[in-house]
Amino acid sequence: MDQPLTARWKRRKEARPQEILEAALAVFAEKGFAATRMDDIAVRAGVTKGTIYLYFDSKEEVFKSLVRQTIGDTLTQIADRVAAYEGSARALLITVLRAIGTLLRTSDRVVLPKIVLAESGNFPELVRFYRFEIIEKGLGVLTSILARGIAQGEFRAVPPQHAARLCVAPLLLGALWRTTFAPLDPEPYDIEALIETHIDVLLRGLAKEGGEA
Amino acid sequence: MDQPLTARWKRRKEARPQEILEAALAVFAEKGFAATRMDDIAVRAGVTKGTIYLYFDSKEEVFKSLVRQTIGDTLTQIADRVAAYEGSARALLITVLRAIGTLLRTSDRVVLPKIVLAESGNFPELVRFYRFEIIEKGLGVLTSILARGIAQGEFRAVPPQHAARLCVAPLLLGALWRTTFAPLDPEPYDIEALIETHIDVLLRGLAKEGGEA
Amino acid sequence: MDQPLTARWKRRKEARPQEILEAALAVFAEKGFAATRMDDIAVRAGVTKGTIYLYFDSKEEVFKSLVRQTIGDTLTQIADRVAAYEGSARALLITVLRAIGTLLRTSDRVVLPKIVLAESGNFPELVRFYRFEIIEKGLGVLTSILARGIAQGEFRAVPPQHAARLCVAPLLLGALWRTTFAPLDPEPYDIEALIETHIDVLLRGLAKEGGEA
Amino acid sequence: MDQPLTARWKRRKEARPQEILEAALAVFAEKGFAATRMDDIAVRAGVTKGTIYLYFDSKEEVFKSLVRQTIGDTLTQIADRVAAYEGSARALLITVLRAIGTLLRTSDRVVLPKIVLAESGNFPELVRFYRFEIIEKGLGVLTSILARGIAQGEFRAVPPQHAARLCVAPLLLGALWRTTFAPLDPEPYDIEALIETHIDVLLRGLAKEGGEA
DNA sequence: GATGAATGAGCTTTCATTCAT
DNA sequence: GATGAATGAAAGCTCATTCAT
Repeated sequence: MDQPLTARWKRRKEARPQEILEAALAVFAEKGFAATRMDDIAVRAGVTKGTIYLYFDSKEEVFKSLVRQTIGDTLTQIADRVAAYEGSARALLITVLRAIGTLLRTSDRVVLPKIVLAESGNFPELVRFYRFEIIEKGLGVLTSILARGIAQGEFRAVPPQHAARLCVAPLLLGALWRTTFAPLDPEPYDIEALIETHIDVLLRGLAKEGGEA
Repeated sequence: MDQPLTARWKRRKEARPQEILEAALAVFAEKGFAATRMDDIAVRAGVTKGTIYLYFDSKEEVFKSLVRQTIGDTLTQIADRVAAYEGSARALLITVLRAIGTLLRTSDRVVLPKIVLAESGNFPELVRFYRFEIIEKGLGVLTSILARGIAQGEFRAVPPQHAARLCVAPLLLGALWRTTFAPLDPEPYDIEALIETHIDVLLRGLAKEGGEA
Repeated sequence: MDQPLTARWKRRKEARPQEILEAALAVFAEKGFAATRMDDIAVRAGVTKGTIYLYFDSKEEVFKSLVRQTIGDTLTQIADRVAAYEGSARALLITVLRAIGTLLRTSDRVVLPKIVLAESGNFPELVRFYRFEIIEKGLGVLTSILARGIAQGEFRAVPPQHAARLCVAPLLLGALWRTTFAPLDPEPYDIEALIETHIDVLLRGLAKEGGEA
Repeated sequence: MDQPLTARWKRRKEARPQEILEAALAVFAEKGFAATRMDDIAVRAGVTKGTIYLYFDSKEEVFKSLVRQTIGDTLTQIADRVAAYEGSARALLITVLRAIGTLLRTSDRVVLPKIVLAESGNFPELVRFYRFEIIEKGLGVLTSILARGIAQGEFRAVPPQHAARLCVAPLLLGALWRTTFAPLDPEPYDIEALIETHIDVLLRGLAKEGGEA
């Protein structure tokens, strides 16, 4: 009967960092990095300020942990699926865009890139991380799909490095919209429809003459 | 003490607020809102901290002035030109996208929306302003072009409120790229080419069957 | 869980306070009182912070224990030997100064008075202890030797309470030098030679005309 | 009539750092470095915490300024006088020791070395400064006097680097006594008499056979 | 109008101490 | 007896803001 007690404690200790990160995410999302006080995070996590410093060296480190943990996984999964995929580039592109779209519509995490963007002047290191880990990888996946589609004669010969950005741009806009303007909209803006329209227009725009007919 | 001093003061007096705003823009762009100190702005403007408070009530007010003054004019100009335009929606859309594109590639002002996004939680009022003054107006212009194109049989019947966002999304991405990641790129990323590719793909995607051929 | 653990615990139990004090001495010597963290002591003693509080009420109490235990014994021994001594005051003084000198050159303990001096404002009680237990006793020993020497016609009639301080001053200086400046010296300063010079000059200075010849 | 106002203000601005240093000296003397709070200094100086940071970068910098400003001057003056002196080494040595002695008996500044000693672990830089600027210079002066005396046949051939330390050791002890134990003494300890006894004993100890007679 | 010395609230961070396990 | 997670009271430092000059 004493096992459970120890177990609960241990579980708590291991759960703490995650609890803190979750609280931090919520507060960062609401106030941005600079305006967030360690006290805010602590209260939300149900601990005191000091406890945060048991697990993280500084406010900046809390933020970095949040960013690092958040995005890499999903992206890697998508990259793997893409690499394994056999079939039309068109169908694959649709699948990937919808997957990312769903993520953007549902995850709380999408506020983080916003903060990185905004306070980029204060986090050069984090900007590098984003640029070369997240974005490079993401654009790489899309570029490879596009290149495959061009090679297979499905797509027109558009420059892939630009086209890849065209693929994500509306998704990014959707994410920014949701996290910034959505609460103000008199009636909720339908991001899913935005993405479907994007897919429709984009694929037509990429298609070889008569390819989509 | 003597006349000349007073005269010089007077001459400067009217220019002061604008000088301060320009200095503030530079510093905000570099550091974000929270990390910008009034002292930074003052030094850059060649005045002392106290002087700023002669013209602005607070740091927040400096920022708001900057935002308010910045974008409205250009947008109104574009809206006017669009309203007066007669000719193909296609050509008009190209013109408008290139105009905005040029702006994004050259203006210092584009950092401001980034900051507004980032600190939206701290500036709800400013977010409203952006949402209903700037974005509403901008999307309105694009929506009207698209609607005209659809009505004239140039474009397919895509939902204009979504398509309008598709038009600006790559421009937004370009702006964010320039202000955030450009310094890190080993070779400069060609935003102009991005915009031209965007125009190419977008117009094909919008075009009625055989319309662009 | 099993017997051996308990046994080991018990064995350690009595040694713990001393282990902690030894660790504390090392850290206090290195960092001074205020800059020493309980964690530092704990780590060095191979226990956890909490354990220290099983044996000592506070950081201050750890320090006090250290001081109290440290010097009294040696001094008492010296005092006893002096009281029992029969022979020339001159030879006795040399013996005592060399004994203290050796102590200062070898013991880690000499940092403690330094800390007491430094933080005297924060430890009035400890200053009293030093003043009336350690110093009083030490000066008493020296004063008695000097008085005996004067009475026996070995020394000139110098005021003993001042001369006693003259006897220890160079030893004190040697201790401070070792614990403060020694690491910076390009070549090690020879404290033993200092003490021998001191003995030489001092005894000549004290000697009755023609006494030392 | 407006001149005085400006003048008073300006004088105030120029006086501030000195006022702060004086307050800091008092508090450091009372509590040591680590236990001194910036607030303590501020209150004593009649300003607020923030004001201190207008003139000094950090608490450490306040302390360093205090040390730097304090001792160098006096020492340089003494060194100059010694270099210019012509006459017996014996008389010169007496003059110098009395000069330093007077300083130690009257100046508030003598607590500073105590603090440097005590917190040497935390101020390696300051220890270097003391070691190579103050002590080196001080010992240099004394060594040169002693060497001159030996060359002129006034003093015995004692090793000057050790003998120089013997000259200052009782002065140092006097300073430590005054700043640490004096308040506890039932009747005030007569430091002047200590110094005179020191001069007496020392010079006899150094004197060539029959030299002092 | 302009200055800049002064303010003081508020922040991040540290660490002696406690106590459930 | 021992642990170590958690606490919370400071403390150093920053900076938007004020106001006497």
